[in-house]
Amino acid sequence: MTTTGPDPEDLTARARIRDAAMLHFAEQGFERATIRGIAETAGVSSGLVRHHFGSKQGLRETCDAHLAKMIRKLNDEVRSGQVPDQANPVAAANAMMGPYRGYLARALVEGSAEAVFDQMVELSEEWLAEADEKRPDVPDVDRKARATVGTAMALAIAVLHKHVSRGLGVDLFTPEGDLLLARTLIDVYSHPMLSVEDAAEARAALNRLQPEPPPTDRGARSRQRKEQHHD
Amino acid sequence: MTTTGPDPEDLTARARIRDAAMLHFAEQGFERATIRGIAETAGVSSGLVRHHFGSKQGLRETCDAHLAKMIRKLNDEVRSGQVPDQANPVAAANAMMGPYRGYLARALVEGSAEAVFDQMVELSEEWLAEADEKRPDVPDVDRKARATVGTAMALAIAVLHKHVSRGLGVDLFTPEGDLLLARTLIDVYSHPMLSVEDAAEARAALNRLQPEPPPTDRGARSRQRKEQHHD
DNA sequence: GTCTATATAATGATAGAC
DNA sequence: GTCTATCATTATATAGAC
Repeated sequence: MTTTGPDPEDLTARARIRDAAMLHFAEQGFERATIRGIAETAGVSSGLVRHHFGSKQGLRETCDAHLAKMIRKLNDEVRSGQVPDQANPVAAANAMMGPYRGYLARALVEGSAEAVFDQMVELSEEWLAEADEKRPDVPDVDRKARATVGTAMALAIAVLHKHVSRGLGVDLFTPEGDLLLARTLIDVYSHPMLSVEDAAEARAALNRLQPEPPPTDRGARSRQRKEQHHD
Repeated sequence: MTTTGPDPEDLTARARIRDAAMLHFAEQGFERATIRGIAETAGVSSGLVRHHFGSKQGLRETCDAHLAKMIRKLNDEVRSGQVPDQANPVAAANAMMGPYRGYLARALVEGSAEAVFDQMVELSEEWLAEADEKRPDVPDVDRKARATVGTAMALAIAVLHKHVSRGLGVDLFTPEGDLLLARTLIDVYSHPMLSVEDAAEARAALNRLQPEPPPTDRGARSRQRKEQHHD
């Protein structure tokens, strides 16, 4: 429960402002958040914010960079197997992302944090690369496309956490919420919404609408989808 | 392609303002959007906006109500089998939700539109009720929980459409985007991320952390999860 | 129903003192 | 590095004329 221990060399006023900004941006959004409010939370004057970050936009960019850095750090720790609670990856991810999850959700929706999303897609691609080898299935769509949709779905819980909490009946940030979410994700992720027959049928219906190169084309190696524009 | 034909009795200035507001709220968010800008798009003065809706918040609430109404209408049409393009449900949903998808995404993220989300969860529950009968699986989580997570995931594409478009390489609002998204969704939804073995293992690991009532408890009928609080 | 004009409040940005 | 004081802009809300 170290909440991703704050960097030792990071207790300066600048860091406090940045952390306060991420909090305010997360809870109120970029537009609604005010430099004055952020400064107050950080315990400094509004002028100092300007001194360190130049402008509100500059402050946002610093927050984005910090978020990307933290995501990278989290990913490295996961890959190194340093996750303290490997049994419940959801709880582990929540615990480590905790302080930044709100900002991540906001930033993604407001169009910022593109680098973070793309980075998560890349990680998802790496994960999919391993998973694809174990499956005889021949995917008819680009691996990156699947990684993108999968990433978006994985982020849905964070982005819509308020509504998900309401639907689940418990706050996602509580241990009970973590547990219920983990159980639910296990069920959903192991329980395909479409059977192979339904999928084949849906694909066939799609092909009837707009014939596509036959499924012999893997399309999983190089991701040049520009062939679709040759009509 | 009737874009959910605008109600005949709805071409009044009030409706134009509301539609313009949904557009502005969707593209710029509630805070950033201005009454003046909305009025200009609607071709009226800012004073008239105040006259009809009282305040910016009142305008937002009207938009939310209209969105809920449209979702209900869309759902009824889907249930009645009136969907023009049944072969590609994604494209169909996009086409009908098109004008409101952006607003829906914004409203959900900004905490509004709770009724819409809950409504979609209910629809998902109904859908799951049918699907559950065909599957011998005994879900160890509430149906509502699964419906909630499933709904959030389904909405993820709309909420993060900008990032998804970037990852897919095509704009989701174009026909090519619809097609690629449909193919990808078919693959993802028919391709479980967790094998039954992995799922069982993950569940077991979860139970080791916090023992839970044995899986003989269906928990799918009534949704009282308060039993979990008896520790 | 619709418009113009104004009041009031809040904000980001800035300049300069310590 | 940090603060206080101020400027200029902008937006909502309002009042009143047509």
